Amino acid sequence: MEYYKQHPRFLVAVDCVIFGYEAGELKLLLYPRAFEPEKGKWSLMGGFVQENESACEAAHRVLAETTGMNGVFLEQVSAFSSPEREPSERVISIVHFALIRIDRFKKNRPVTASAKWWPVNNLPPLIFDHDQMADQALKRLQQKAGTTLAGSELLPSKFTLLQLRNLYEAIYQRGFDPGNFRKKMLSLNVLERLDQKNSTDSKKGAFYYKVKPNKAEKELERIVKYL
Amino acid sequence: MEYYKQHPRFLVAVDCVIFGYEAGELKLLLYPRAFEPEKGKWSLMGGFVQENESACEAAHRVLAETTGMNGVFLEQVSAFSSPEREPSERVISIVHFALIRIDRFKKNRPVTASAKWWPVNNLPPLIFDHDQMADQALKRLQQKAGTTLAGSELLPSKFTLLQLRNLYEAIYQRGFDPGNFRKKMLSLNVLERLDQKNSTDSKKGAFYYKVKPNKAEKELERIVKYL
DNA sequence: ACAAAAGTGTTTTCTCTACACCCATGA
DNA sequence: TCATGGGTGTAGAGAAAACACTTTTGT
Repeated sequence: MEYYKQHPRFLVAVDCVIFGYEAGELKLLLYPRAFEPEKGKWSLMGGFVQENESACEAAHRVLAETTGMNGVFLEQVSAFSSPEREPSERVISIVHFALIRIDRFKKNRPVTASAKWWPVNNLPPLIFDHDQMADQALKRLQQKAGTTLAGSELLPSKFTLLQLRNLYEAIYQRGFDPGNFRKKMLSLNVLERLDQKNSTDSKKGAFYYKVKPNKAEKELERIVKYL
Repeated sequence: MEYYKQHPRFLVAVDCVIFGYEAGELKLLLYPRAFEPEKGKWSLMGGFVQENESACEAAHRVLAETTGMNGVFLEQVSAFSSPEREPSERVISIVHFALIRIDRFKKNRPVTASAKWWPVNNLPPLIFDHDQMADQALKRLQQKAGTTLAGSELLPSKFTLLQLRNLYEAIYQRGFDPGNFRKKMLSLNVLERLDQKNSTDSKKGAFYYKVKPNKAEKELERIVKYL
């Protein structure tokens, strides 16, 4: 196909917006840029797509390399392709967002020795267009959490309704009525109550719940009114 | 930056899922593939991203080249990047969807001499992964039309509520109650009634409406319950 | 005793839906 | 006159929101 030959070829990257939840806050994993340009600013985890892999596979590889985690929840957000988005050389980046459990995150990797979790509502200056990437990813997460229990990817396998509500409040940056939230969530019929109770977060103790098998990815009617 | 040098470079394409509305049906503009492989199947309008343009700009250029139209509504859907998605050579494609008014579409262009509008619910076999692209684009259009009057991009500048309802029925492939649809649309406060009436579609005659200035792109509460 | 979260119930408001009904008019 | 779409009104179902209230237990 001579046809193809005449067209330019580009470096294609993946950038990962990695969400985690800790201490009642929704956080983002960033690492500091150690060299110019933009030295001192912070950056999303990224890497270049290779010959034998799709963007999705590349994102999983980057996740594995930088967090030590496999099988992470991952979804494509959008491609960023402005010719000037990186000053040194043109790179087209396909942005993904990932949800991980911070408690499972392995800190002792060389790549992430200097990485840091930042609260989404208080991010440091980011390089290039990474701030737009983070914005778009958060909107996608809000959309996702509005129709699935995507949030449960961010919590331990057993969690209380208080923890789940706090997570949703962190994702949507707003409060939810405790009673109404509980009733809504339970009415969706995707949570299973365990016999175990949590006694650390309250005096009375709250039952633990887990997501029912095969319900984690299920599209629900609507959990949160978004927009 | 020596760092960049070692990574592979890829052909990057844009493919456009071009929606139009005609004779009460939502349609897609396709053109027949004249050579192997996949000769005889139909294809989305596409082209390669050039050095000096973003994917969005490339899509606008493809739109202009193939339909003769500028300033078309265009939105990115997703990047398709599987290494095997095109058999002859690896191409990463960034899919966009476009909304155009078929009445403004110029047929007499060499590129589109053989192009054809196909009803979305009765598409011919498409090349490669173009059927998945079309599927995803339709879902995005449904989402878009659920929170904005995106649909109005597909209609003439003045339209009746019957025409608008028929369009929404075509987009969502379902019926809407005439009375309820009217009330819902009018309650959104984005339509302006004109003094003019349409007398061709009904005996009584129906008022024309237009989208109020600055309201076309506005995010609305929710027009259609999607999902 | 008190605070703080767990958990349940009630009331009010709002939206969606179905459907009845009259109007205007061309065939 | 009859069929067809234009346009308005209303009753009922169901969901969301606001909020009262009771339970439990560590401090």
